[in-house]
Amino acid sequence: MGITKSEIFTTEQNQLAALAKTFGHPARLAILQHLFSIKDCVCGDLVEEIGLAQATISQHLTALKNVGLIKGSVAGTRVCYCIDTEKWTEMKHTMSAFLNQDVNSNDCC
Amino acid sequence: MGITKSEIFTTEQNQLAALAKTFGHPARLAILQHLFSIKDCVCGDLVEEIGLAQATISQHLTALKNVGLIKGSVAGTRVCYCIDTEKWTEMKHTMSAFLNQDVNSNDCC
DNA sequence: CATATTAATCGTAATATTGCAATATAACAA
DNA sequence: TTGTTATATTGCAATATTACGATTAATATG
Repeated sequence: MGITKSEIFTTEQNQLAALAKTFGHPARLAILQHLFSIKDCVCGDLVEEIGLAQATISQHLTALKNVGLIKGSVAGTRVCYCIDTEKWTEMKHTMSAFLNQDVNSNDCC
Repeated sequence: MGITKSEIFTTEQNQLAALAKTFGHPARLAILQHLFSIKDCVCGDLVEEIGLAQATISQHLTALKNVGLIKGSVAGTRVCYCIDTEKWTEMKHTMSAFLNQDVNSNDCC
């Protein structure tokens, strides 16, 4: 079918899945890494940096914006993007909680 | 097109994306959480537990196996699954390295 | 004003994912 | 052997994702 049965899962599961899904594409990882590596925010040169078409980069940026990891501000004809550090920290806690749930390691197989 | 241009990204980016993608579905998160919550390994009752068809659960289990997060062992007619704790720890380090890269927080927009 | 620049959106094609019914496979039980 | 149970695989339909060219909208600049 191609459609996830979200209604049978918890809100937490659906939200975490949506977050992880956003990380599930190398272009979006590359964008985030670039935003971290430079000291300033990025205004426009992501297309040359990553190597995908402008429309494609724009789509990936929208995906990142939708989960709140980045924010953009208009600066003339350009738009500047940077990590939303508050959301990033929040997200890091959510992810860590999931990754560190292995209190009872049950390596039995 | 629907096909990711993996060749323009690094191996690290592609691998991390593949890992994140696996977490990008609530059913797979639910399976992992269930494997953590019980002390023993799961033999079969995942279908009732999650609420998807047997064929669908089997597919999700295969996806989790493919990235190495879980392992299964045959026990008669049944197959028992559990977290591969070694791989899980390894994965946790990879994810953490990515999540904690915010040394220079550049919240400038 | 006209034109250039930048980024978002639209439309579309190719491929991937999700989900399930049906079937296959494998191990056990009688 | 026959039947039962548990899981994997196959085939398919519906939907999602990725990517890009073309267009649009907004702001600069001449």
